[in-house]
Formats: sequence, C-alpha cells, structure tokens
Amino acid sequence: MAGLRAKHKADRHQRIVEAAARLFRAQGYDTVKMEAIAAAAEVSIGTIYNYYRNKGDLLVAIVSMEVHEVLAAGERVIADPPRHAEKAVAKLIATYIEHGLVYLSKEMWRQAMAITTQQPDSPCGVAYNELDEALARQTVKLIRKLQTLSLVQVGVDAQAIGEMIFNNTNMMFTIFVKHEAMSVATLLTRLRRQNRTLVQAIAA
Amino acid sequence: MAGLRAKHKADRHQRIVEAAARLFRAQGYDTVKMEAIAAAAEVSIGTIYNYYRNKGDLLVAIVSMEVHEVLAAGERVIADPPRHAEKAVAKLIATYIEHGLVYLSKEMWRQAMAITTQQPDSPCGVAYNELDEALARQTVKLIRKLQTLSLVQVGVDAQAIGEMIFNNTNMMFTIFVKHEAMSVATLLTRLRRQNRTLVQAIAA
DNA sequence: GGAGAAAAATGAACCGGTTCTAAATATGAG
DNA sequence: CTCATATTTAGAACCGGTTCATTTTTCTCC
Repeated sequence: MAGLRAKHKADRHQRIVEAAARLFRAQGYDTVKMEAIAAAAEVSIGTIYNYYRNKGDLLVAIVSMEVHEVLAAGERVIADPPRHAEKAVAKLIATYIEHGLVYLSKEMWRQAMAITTQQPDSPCGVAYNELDEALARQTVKLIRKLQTLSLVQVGVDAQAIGEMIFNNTNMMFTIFVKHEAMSVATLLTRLRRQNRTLVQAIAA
Repeated sequence: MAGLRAKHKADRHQRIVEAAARLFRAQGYDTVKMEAIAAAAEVSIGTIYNYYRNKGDLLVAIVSMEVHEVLAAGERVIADPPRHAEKAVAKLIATYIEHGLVYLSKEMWRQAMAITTQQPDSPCGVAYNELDEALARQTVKLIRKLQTLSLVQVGVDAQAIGEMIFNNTNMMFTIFVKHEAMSVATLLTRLRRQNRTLVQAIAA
C-alpha cells in the first residue's frame, strides 16, 4: 500500500519544481524552455503538463512556497512585536520584503505578478490572490495586536489602516521589482517614510 | 511639405488603434488574432509590426490614451476641490476609478498591467509607469492644495500621505480588475473606508 | 503471476505571435 | 516626368508553449 505510483508522482513533482526553480533563477523565466525543464527533471514535456496546467503555474507554485515562508516569518513578528507602533510596523514590513527575495529574483516576481494578474481565475491566480489576502489580514492583525498593547489608539479602524499599510507595501514592492536598479534599502527607506506619518497619527 | 506620407502614417496608426480597441473590447485580448486586427484595419500584419513592437504595445497604447484622460480629469478636481479634506480625496479617487473604465474593460486592464509588469523596460512599460507616477504626483498635489486651503495640517508629510493614498488606490484597483464580479460601488465604498481614518487623522 | 483496467508518460503535431524576404507600391526630389 | 528611396505587402518560416493520440507503467483481481 506504499503506492509506487504515488511515490513516483511525488518524486516527479519534486524534480520538476526544483529543475524549474533553478533554471528560472539562473536563466530567466522567458529564456527557459519547457523542453529544458523537462530535460533537467528527466521527464517528458507532456508529464510537466500533467502536473502543472502551464508554464506560469509552475512559476507561481515556486512563488507560493516563498510567500508561505513570508507569512510564517510575519507571524513570528506579530507574536512578539517591538513595543513601539512605528517600529513594529517597520519590522513587519521589513520582514516581508527581506523574506520575499530569498529564493526569487525580481524577474521571477515580475513574471509571477503578471501571470496572476492575467489569469486571476485560474487555480494559480486564485492561490496567489489568497496569499495576498492572507498577508493583508496579517497586517491588520498586527494593528489589532498593537491596540491590545495600547500602542495604537483603540478607536482607529484597524481593518482600514492595516489594509492600507499592506496595499501600499504591496504596490511599493511591485515598483521595486519593476526597477532592477532599486535596492532593498531604498525601498525600505521609502516605506518607512510613508508609514511614519500614518502610524504617528494613530499611535497611542 | 504637408507630408502625404506622414498623413497616411497617421491614418494607419488611427485605424490600427481603433480596430484593436474595438476588437479587444468586444472579444477579449487573447481571442483577437493579429490577423484579425490587420484585416479590420485594412493593413497587413507586417504593417502593424511596423508601428507597434508587439501585440502588447498595441494594447498599452490604448490604455495610455485612457490614462491621459484620467490625469486631465484629476487636474480639474484639484483646480476646484470640495472644501473638506475627506470629500476632496474621495472625489479625486472616484474620478480616477470612473474615468478609467470608459473605454477599457477589466480584461484589458488586466492584460495591460500584466504586460507592463512583465516588460517594465520596454517603451510601453516605461510609458505606463510614468503615467502611474504622474497619478501619484497628482495625488500628492491634492494633499498640498488641501494644506494651502487649511483643510489638512501643514505639518504632515504631503508626499508620504499622497503616495500612500495613491498606492492604496492603485492596489485596490488592481484587485478590482482581477475580480470580474466586483462592482465600482463596492470598490469606492472600500476605498472611502480606508481613506477615512487616515484623512481624518491629518485633517486640520 | 498473468490479464485487463486505470493512470501516467511520451513526443510529434498544432497554433498563433513574431520575424524575415522579396516583390509591389507610393512618395518626394530634381 | 522620372528615378531613387522609403514604405507596405503577402506570406512563408520560425519558435516555443500547449495539446492529443498513442504507448508504457502501475494497480487490481483472480
């Protein structure tokens, strides 16, 4: 009952994703042909299409793994945030940015964003958007947590503020991946400046 | 020196863009073949590629026209804004949203966003990003104007706040075009809620 | 352990965007 | 008007993602 069939399936999944991730990072999404991924994973082209609807799905699967790590890292920040509203927000945002670039290049992010925008109703588009929503909810959660810690005024609309902070971060990250020359430091500096006024206005 | 050649060139440009816009709206970007656009514009496929680098450029050219109108409409709002910070911001945002959907379908927006994300350094990507920046600057301009009208505290960082409001709007618009079922009314309601807390906090 | 059914793998063929070429045509200058 | 040049044209060919009919592998049941 071990299931040789299931075993092979898992093996092939693994090999395909790893081959694709390595090639995408090394050569760029467009440059890599399905043929090359198939060869690297020692599988036929048709087999890849058995596992992934299309080339984009394959990339988004890789991106999803990274975003799950970002979510986990965010959760750790919320569990024990800095005892200062502005610093807490800055730390969460910095965590998002830094963990988002461990395995993925800017180019991979661009492609993944483009694909999920193009096909929001495909399984991979839906999955990606749910991750975005999860990140937004997590930002809201931080604001709520800061309210319970008396670091943010209890009267403020945590949902509205959290969404806004996350949406701004997400758009700035989009700008960041669109500009190959923009550094993480520049991005974080701009984000801190943007968040400062808002967070100071709602801090307790 | 009138330039019959230039005349014809302009004519062809016009016919190609109009044919493409009509077909994209009616049948969807992917469905429309270059062959069909060429036929509708009464030119050959090769000619289209003389004028536009690729199918995406053609779409982004259409989107650019729309965004220029959005910018113009925004300028009119700033020239004579409502005398109330929250209402002024809401009006600018509503203007953006409503003018953005006159000629373009959600699907066309999705495709254009995807293309410009994918190729941020191509001429069409650069043009699109400049328009985004122009919209962001316009939002900052409104905040500054509201400061001169004593509707917003002079101490607040207009640049930071304006950018944040625009980035949030832009991301919400992205979410909106990704969800075919989401109505303009719903989008505007959510945007108003998000902006309310922020604007109230910085209002004079 | 073998036969038949189900699942999965294969790779050649397809499709449409894009490029290229040679020929036709239009334009502007002299 | 005529020629040199620029532009358009048609369509063949290319390219790589995707599809599909076929073959191979795995599972199940006797």
